[in-house]
Amino acid sequence: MDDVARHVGLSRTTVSFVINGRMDIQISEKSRQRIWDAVDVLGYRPNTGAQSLASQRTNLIGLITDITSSPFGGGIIHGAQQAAWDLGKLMLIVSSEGDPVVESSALEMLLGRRIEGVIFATQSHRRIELPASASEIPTVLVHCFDDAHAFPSVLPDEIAGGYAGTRRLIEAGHTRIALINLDPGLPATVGRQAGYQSALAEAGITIDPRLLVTGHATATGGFQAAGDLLDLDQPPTAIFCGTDRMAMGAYDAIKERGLRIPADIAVVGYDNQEIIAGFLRPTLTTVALPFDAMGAAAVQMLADVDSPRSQHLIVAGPLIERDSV
Amino acid sequence: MDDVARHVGLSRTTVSFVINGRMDIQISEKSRQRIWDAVDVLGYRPNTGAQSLASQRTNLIGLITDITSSPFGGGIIHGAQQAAWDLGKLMLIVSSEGDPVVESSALEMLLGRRIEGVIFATQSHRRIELPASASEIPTVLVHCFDDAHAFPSVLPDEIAGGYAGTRRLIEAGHTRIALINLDPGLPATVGRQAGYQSALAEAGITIDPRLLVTGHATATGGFQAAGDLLDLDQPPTAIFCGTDRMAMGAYDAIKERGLRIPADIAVVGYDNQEIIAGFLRPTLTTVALPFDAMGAAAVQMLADVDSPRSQHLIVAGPLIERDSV
DNA sequence: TTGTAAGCGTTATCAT
DNA sequence: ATGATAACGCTTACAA
Repeated sequence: MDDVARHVGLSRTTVSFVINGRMDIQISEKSRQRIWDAVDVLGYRPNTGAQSLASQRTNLIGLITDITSSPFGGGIIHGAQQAAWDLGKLMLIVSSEGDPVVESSALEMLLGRRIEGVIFATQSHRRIELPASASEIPTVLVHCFDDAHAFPSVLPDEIAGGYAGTRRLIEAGHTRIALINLDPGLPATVGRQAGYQSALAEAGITIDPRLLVTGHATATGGFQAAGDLLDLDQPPTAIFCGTDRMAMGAYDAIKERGLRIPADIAVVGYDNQEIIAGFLRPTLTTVALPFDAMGAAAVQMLADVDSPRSQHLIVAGPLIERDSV
Repeated sequence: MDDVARHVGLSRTTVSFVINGRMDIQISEKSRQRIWDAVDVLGYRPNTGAQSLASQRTNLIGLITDITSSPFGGGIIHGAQQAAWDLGKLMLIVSSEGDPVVESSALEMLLGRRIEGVIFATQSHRRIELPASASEIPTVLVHCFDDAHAFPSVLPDEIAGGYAGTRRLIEAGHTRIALINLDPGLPATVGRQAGYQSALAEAGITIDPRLLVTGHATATGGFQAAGDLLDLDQPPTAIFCGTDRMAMGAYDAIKERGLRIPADIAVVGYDNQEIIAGFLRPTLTTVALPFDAMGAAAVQMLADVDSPRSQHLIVAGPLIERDSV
């Protein structure tokens, strides 16, 4: 910066003002131009680290997550990344593998870098143990929550998701709609079932408890659960699966019985794992988890720490319509 | 740091030496201990940015990639992340969406942060246009290459992959082995075919050109290509698919004809997309792309800039054995 | 409209 | 074995 100042015969201060675009300070158009030219000629590139040191603003946001390894919800990284970029901030991403020890030392390292806020994001909707240092800076949880619900969080609207999937099937004329839910007790399980029930209730359809089953979130789980449902004396005409993987298994059970999708039986999945949903035959109608939006929302919340709009944000995922209904 | 020094009644210099664990400087065990205690008591945390400014080492590595949005190869981020962490370095990740303009400004921003090296990584094995500034710092390409092959790169061993998949089928006793390859001209297509042919040649199996077809890298593409193959008067007894998605389609074509996997026909995929390969029924034997290893290797190459072991690294992916052979 | 000078929190070179 | 002191590259009162 000294070189630039010397090159144009002005002070470092003036150069700094011009480079930072401080329009509140009056500087002749001519000086501005000459400075930018010099910057160009000399190939000067401001040292962001030095700027941070002097200005006490690092424009750095930390993201500690267990999702880098998984095909699930890379969207969170993506959404957060984008939002941060738009705000002129950079994300420091550390993959914790879900290990609290790593999470703690990761945060320690990030605090050393003077991040201005941190996001903890998880692959599955679950409880998380936060390192003590988290209380030192603005923290937002994505797809997870702490014991005390003390930290701001961004969560998917499981109820709305359960409702949307069920509603779609009702609209298609189905009345015997089964739900193959995830393992009991999970927030996702509870929420989606509530949505399912409210959609049925709203449509005046009485709930047949035999149509409400649970299974493991795998293709095999879906295969078995769907098989059982189809072998009922009064089988369902539509199946809402807790995950796309389960739907994948359900497809097999259905095809094995010579039934056709969606003519004989409709299927809706959950997760919108494009790789499954988009390539199953027929393609799968499914409820998306709003990963991108959640990541972006988290960054926004950090940016708005001074004027927080809400402490706990619930984001609904859209129903992605394909060919299985 | 001044506070710590004052607290123990020593100079800032001494504190700095102790904190950086400089054993080349003689400092009494007693002083060391007192300093660490003071650090603890005062909750002192060194400012990494200030350290970087003074030491001229940022320990920052940039990663510019188009894969954050995709379920593909999040492994690159993961592997690179891990390797960097082990070296005490942090990754600055920017998602470029594959847009050269974004890539260029991303690099510009990262250079402002004084990264010590940059990695460009892509989702698919392809050519890439590098920003001019890339020549200013150590650069490594992962899963991609520049026109002039001027930059160090880490690439998957497509030939070994083609060989491994084919070899597995030969070992299972197959002699009529079809290859549904990707679109012609891609590096992956060329390499895998070479591997396929060399495995067959090695086993003394003459190559039947009718068994060598190409298709789009989708389930539909695989479905059609597999269908055509199965309708040949002398159909193959094994199919090696260019992607797991294609294998997914091939499964459908096979099942549609009442054939059983692997009893009647064996299938091998490529990519090891766990979400497909692990959950197809039967689970899919497939060649993995070594994303994790490639990401880690790239970081290693940057760390070894002074004593580069090799300019272009080829990493083989393992054959993941499941139940389709 | 521009310049002076005091930080920002470290490291590193010399002395002592 | 420890301490002054000058960088590192920038921002920002305050003066002029």
